[in-house]
Amino acid sequence: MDRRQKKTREAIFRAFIGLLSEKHYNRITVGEIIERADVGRATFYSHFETKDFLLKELCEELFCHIFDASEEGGEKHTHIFDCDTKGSVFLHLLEHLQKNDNNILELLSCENNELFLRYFKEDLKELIKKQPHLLDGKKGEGLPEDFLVNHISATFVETVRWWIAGGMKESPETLSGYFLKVI
Amino acid sequence: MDRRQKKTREAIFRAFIGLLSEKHYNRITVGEIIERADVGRATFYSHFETKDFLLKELCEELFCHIFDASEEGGEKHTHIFDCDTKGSVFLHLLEHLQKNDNNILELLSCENNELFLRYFKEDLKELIKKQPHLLDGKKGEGLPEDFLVNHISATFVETVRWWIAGGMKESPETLSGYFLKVI
DNA sequence: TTCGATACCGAACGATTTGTTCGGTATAAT
DNA sequence: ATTATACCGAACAAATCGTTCGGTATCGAA
Repeated sequence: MDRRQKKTREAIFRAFIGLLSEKHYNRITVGEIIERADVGRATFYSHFETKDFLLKELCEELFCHIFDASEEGGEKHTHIFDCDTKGSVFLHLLEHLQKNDNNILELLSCENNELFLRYFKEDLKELIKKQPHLLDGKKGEGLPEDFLVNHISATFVETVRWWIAGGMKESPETLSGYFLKVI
Repeated sequence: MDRRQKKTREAIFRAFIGLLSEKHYNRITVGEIIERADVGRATFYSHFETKDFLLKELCEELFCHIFDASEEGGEKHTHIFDCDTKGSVFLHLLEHLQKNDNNILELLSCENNELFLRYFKEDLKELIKKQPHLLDGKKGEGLPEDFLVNHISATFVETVRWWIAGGMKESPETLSGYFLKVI
């Protein structure tokens, strides 16, 4: 990708993230974004069709990074999908969150967290679907599989939301424990 | 309240609900609302400071009605808080939803359901807090109470969301069963 | 280094939407 | 019947949106 495009794109993302942590999404204007990003109006619209698409692409970039973070630099730890213990996948995610990769915490804890948690949940669902053994404990109780997938991912998201709202006082291990207990 | 005020207020609510079921909240303009409600612009703003406040008041009215529905007409069934069996409170709520009081289903299943489910969850939390025995099963496991309250209300909301998204094929009894199993 | 391609700037534009104002009319409560 | 007030409707400035266009700067490839 052209170096100029990359710079512009990142400047817009940075500006947008900053604004999102300050005010509500609905009240953020394109004018504010381009001013803070120091980018021409036409340039913005050549990158993103609309503010909603900007948000969408930002989410994709952020969560794709979180969920794939383990893939790169293979020696640090095994890939997230290789974790075989039931809870370790989630513990892994929590640790990533705590490290605050890409300042994602700022977004998950700000006024606009609903926006991101929605995307987060969708990615989580995919993750859980790929790990059918996670549902083992609950199967055989007559619960539909998609109900369970939805329930587990929603519960994890809510656990994270609760964690962040409370100032993240608990360790990832403790929180993972809470999560597994209610699952 | 002045008869005129009441009419206007309800006309605005009706128009707003109709629009909410057709398009996304962010894309609804005050102009559309007052046109459909057949109400003057100044009139709208004398009733609601802003579109966001309109939404807020609508939610309060809807859920207040749902949560209090059992209170009126005492002979039909006992008050919701008097239900002593653990699940019956939720079964009760589900039945109310299925009866589609106030066309609330239209709103919970439309594109804007996030908006309403958020409010719904807040009211649910209050309900659950007032029924400490609901948490009995999970207590003593070292889980913080507010974590549990959040978890249970979130799970119920997600159960309802899943139900509606799937076309509400299950009976309230079945769904209540699902809910209780994962709790 | 050169050169064509393209990303950016920046100003301007019409079109929408917002929230407010104001004088006049209709309807309510007493 | 009278007073209060809710409503109308038109108009308003301000903000925002998404697009256009000619000129400039930067890029990548030859």
